[in-house]
Amino acid sequence: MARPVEFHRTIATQNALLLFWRKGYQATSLADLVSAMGISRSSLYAAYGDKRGVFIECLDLFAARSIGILARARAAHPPLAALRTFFVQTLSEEAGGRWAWGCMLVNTVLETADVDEALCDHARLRLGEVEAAFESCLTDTGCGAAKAAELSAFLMVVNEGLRVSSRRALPETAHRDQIDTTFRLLESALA
Amino acid sequence: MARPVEFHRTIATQNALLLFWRKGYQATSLADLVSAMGISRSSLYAAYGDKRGVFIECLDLFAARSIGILARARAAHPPLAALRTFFVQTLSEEAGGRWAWGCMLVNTVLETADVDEALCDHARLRLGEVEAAFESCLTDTGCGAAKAAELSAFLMVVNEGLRVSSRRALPETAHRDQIDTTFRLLESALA
DNA sequence: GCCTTTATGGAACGATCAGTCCATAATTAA
DNA sequence: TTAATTATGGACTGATCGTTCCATAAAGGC
Repeated sequence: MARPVEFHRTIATQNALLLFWRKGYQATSLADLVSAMGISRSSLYAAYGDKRGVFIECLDLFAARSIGILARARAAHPPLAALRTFFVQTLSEEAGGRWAWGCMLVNTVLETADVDEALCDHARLRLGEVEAAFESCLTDTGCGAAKAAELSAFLMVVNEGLRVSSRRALPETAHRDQIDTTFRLLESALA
Repeated sequence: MARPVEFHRTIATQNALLLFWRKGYQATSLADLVSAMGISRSSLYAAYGDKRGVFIECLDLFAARSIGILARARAAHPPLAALRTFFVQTLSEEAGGRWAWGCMLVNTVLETADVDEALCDHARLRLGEVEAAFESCLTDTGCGAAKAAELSAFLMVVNEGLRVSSRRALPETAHRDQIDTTFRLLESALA
């Protein structure tokens, strides 16, 4: 019927994600973007609408990926160990030094707050879904709904802090120590 | 000898700070900046060098302000209560809704990491000074140097998390609850 | 072969960016 | 008053931004 699309949308989106995650929305130019995605400007606008469209798809992909990592950890470990595994994996075992890029949702909330409320709200929504996954995990420890709600809010604060911390160029041991301290306090709160 | 400067540098810098703090570095245009500062482009370039020069002075002013707030709290309260006062003041009592702008140093670290390393390093340095102020405060509780080091690192993680959280448009009670949970856990770690 | 349809590469567009330049204003020293 | 010096407002500059447009390429149906 007509000429077929010559690129894989999923692969292109993943490549865009790597760039947006590291550089943020504003600092990523369209020239850099199409170069990283391996497609032309025309194809990008035909497939995603505009730069913002690509970015939103990357946000959703990042959120799904994060929740997926926690879900897999949960299938293999008890609730609290699963949470710890999630932090260790995303903060020290992420390939290619990506652990030092922080969390794309956190990065986006800070970059777009008071600048682009619609984009910020989208990132806020996805971050809320991650927090809900934390809460569901804590509920499974049998600590009670009220405590699970309180501690998941606290755990999300620590999560956000750890993502900021991962971009501070601290000594290698710092992040593992921070995770250890966090879970020591968390376990004492659950006991 | 010659025509005198017509603006107060300190006041102009403070006005620039309010804009950079809320919008970040990239999203603040020079047009917005000179308008907020109440000076002309020429005066800005003569007095600060360039946009980055204004920003760096704002970073330094913000850091000094933060450390000053903690120092005043410390003069009026015992160490742990002083830390709590610092969090409560900057996260709920800051005038004009500024508590919802987060921490300019944290905002800057995330915005400029992997984009402008020199600017990022400057923000990282100042953030380290705030962390040192935390540590000095914790040392005063008599908990021992090792524990003060560990807990100040943890407290900085929570601090960073709270600043992110403050930009998430959560219900009003959330931040106070997060502070309460934090200090409950911190007190149990010190006991 | 030809027609229709869609995808692609690249030129071009207007807007906006940070930064520069210059004529003029405002001041002091002589 | 005049000369010297610095501050200021505003026009201007070249670069870069996201986006659009168009000629051409690549496919299937006839």
